[in-house]
Amino acid sequence: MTAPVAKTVKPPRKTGPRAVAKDASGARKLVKAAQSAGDGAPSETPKGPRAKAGEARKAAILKAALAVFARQGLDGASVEAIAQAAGISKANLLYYHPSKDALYLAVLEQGLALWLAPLSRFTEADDPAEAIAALIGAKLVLSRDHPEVSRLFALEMLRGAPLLKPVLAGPLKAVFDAKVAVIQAWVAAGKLSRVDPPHLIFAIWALTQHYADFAVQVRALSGKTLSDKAFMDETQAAITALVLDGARRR
Amino acid sequence: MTAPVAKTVKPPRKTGPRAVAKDASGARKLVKAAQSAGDGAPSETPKGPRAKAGEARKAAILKAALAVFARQGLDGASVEAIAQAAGISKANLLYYHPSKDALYLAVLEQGLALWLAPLSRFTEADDPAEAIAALIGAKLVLSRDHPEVSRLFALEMLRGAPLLKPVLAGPLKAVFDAKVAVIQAWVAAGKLSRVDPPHLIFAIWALTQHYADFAVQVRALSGKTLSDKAFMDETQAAITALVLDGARRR
DNA sequence: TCCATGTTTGACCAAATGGTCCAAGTTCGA
DNA sequence: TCGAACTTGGACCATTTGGTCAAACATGGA
Repeated sequence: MTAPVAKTVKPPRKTGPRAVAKDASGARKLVKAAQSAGDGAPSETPKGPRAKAGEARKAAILKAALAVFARQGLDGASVEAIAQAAGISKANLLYYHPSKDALYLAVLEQGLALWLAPLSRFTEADDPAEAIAALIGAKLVLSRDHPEVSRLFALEMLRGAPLLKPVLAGPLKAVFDAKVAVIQAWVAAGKLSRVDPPHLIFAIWALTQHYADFAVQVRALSGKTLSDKAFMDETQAAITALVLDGARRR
Repeated sequence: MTAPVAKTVKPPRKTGPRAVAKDASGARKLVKAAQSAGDGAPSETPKGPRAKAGEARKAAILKAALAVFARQGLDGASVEAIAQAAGISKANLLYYHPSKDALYLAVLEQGLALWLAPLSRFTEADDPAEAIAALIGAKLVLSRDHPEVSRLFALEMLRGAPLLKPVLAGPLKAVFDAKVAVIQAWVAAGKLSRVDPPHLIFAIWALTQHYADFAVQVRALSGKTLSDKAFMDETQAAITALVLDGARRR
């Protein structure tokens, strides 16, 4: 078990700014974060230099934490290791993020918008082939530029998504259903072959995320990484071609 | 760190049968296992009832370990938890498998053959469409019947494949290259469209494994699981159709 | 039947780890 | 300039956990 249960009622002595409640169901936080994922305005409160610096440090910690969590997993990562990666002491890290779990939640929350965004970008009015190609492109860019985010979510899925399940069942399902409808409409309008919409979406996710999540394997077998411009282009072309036209000779 | 380094030289007092050496590079073991993956004969030594029972118990432990490791990861799983899942005491588990790492290695080793098998099943002589469909089918069956194996390997990839890298670079790459050549030949012979062979293989892996690794998400969004016969068939059809013919209308 | 060999477990140990505390700096703003 | 509030980290604590050990318990074969 990660979080030891306090025998005695611990006095809420927390001093840190914005001590995140390690509420049993941080899941709720994630759902809210997902819902407001599109909103551009992050926060309106005017900040003094103190608060701003604090915010920056908090972000730096989050960045370090993402890197470590994405590689080692929640259990494999030690707070000490994350602190070290962030260049501060463990105690100091715990000053900004009240607990390892809270930190993990914050990291997840931070990646959520990025992770959910690409799907919400096409509508019935778009040209199917273009829209699909664009979705593939967007997800692939994400796999190249933020592979840790992809890995973190993959890790979370493999765990059974204890924290994410509500997000999946709520906000994500909403977008998903909407896009399924869009694809369905395309098919009905004869603009697309008789594909199965849900599976098409799964396919695009699987194909693109694979290059982040299984990067080691891709690298071991092909010798390349998405960071190689040529390989990136080649991959995007290959996936797009496959999804749009398949492998069978016409 | 998972394995505390013994300060004093610990006398090799191990009594358990077949104490697996927790050699720094258990990776070598995996490579050997992978190479002999095809061999049917498991072992020829005639066994007394004692040894046979031991073997059975060892296998039971492996099964329990697979289940736990695949969900919790190497670090998240406690030996105690695995022992409990296997219905024995921790000390007893450690009698059969000398250390957590050795157990993990054994689990990985056990899953390896299953994991590597499907790819090695097609040759240039086969009909491309049929061979590809068969590969998809085989991998999907694996995702349905042994999702834990898929998850375990996914977990390993996400960690950066510390143990598997040699397998990837060795035996797997060998098969991979061979199959790339086969696909290349098909393309050259005009039996297949101008696909990129490596990416086609990656695609098939990604598409099929997705349903095991991201099962929670698939379930949350579609409400179905591969265990549902109808969904299984539908999925297989969808993936096969996509890979062979794509989504674009002809 | 008897015991050598294999099996099982509770007790125990040391290291690692999440988290707390407090004393010693910093720094902003009045 | 001065102090109240914010930061920082070393020391410390309790729990978890991988692993050991010795003593009790089976059991198959002579």
